[in-house]
Amino acid sequence: MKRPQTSKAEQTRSLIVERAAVLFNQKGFAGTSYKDLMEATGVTKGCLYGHFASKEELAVEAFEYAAQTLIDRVGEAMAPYEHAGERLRALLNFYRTYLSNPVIAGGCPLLNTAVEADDNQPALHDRVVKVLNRLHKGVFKLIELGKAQGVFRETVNTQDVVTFFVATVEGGIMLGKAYSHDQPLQTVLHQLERWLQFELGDF
Amino acid sequence: MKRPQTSKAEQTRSLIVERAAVLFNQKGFAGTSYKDLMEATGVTKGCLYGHFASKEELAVEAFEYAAQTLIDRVGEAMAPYEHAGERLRALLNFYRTYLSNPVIAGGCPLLNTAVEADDNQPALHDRVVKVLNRLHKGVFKLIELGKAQGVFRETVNTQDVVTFFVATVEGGIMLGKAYSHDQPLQTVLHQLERWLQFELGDF
DNA sequence: GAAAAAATAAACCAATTGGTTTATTTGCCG
DNA sequence: CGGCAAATAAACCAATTGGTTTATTTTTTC
Repeated sequence: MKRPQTSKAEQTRSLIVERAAVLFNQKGFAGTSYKDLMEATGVTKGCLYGHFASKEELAVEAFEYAAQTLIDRVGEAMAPYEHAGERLRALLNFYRTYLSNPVIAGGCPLLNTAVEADDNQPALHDRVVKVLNRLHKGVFKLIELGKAQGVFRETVNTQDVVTFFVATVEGGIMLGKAYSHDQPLQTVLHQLERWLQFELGDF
Repeated sequence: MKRPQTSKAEQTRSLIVERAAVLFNQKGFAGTSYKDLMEATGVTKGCLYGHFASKEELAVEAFEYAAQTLIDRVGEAMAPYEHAGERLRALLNFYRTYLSNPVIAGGCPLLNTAVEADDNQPALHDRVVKVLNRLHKGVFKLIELGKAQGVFRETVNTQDVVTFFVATVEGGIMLGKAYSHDQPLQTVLHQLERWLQFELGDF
């Protein structure tokens, strides 16, 4: 009996993943229990186990959902522009509103999951590295595009620029969350923009 | 009956704190159980509770020990120098060996604790902010010293430089740990040094 | 409307959680 | 050496942990 691609089961599954993503992002993997998950999803334990074989499996899916959402949002922010300079500015602006308008409540899922998983959950850590690579490649393409368009200096090392960019943004988010205040992240992004102009030339 | 300031009890207490600091730094607060703590310290639960009223109380002391050790090490790295430029270079060099020679196994306690505590453990979060402030003030004084010595440009905003510095270093550590590789952190520190020279002038 | 699928409720599991208490032993230190 | 502080061992606690199973009910969907 063929079931439509968006059956009730898949809707429920999606709802679980979405709610779980928030929980794991806020409380971490070790800090989230099935009790929490049942409360947040409004679904029974049996249903949770019907869809996911373990907490880890659910956490992995939740992280991938969160990461994909983040990447989608970044893409949407840059989509209106073709000029690499404008795209880069759109990317910086995206992060300017990150704390007040987070993709997933609880801060950056990449940062949060990276920090908790690296010593403890190999499966999650593995996914973090993959997503980090995707993000890196995305920014890499942007810088290369700018070089091709003649808006960015061609002599800069793209790898280095991308690594510095990602590190700085994540560090800024961490400071902003720690201080429960927008300013550190704004400062970091402003200085990052100045550094980018220094490195890439005015864009 | 007067007991020496370094009695057996205090030695045990110190040992517990030191071992606990590593555990909490690697596994996080939620991920560390009394079982783990007993195994790592070689001490019984009764002894643990004899010294600390709760896991939270122990975690707070362990974090403060880790943070103090970090601050001490940074201080030691800079101590041989009086020239602000040299002190800044020593600070950068300190972080260049951070991943292979961590102050506490498991990465940066500031980063790790900040990320886990901000939504979950108010007591820990509170300490994180205080330590972040201490670190900030320390770097702040260094920049101001450089200005007074005439080695750093006087027009730069010290606050901004410090915020950017801390964010970038923490972001670099996060990337390095995530990739289980030294290179991202090296790249980040190298680019940070270039940015500092651009901002502060050659030092 | 009926079959199939999805979800629930609930009992069950052994292990572990953070935390407490007490009697006993160890060993430090004056 | 003797007294006291420190640490142990172990029993105990109720609650929760992640995980499983089964019978039952509710929903879909054809």
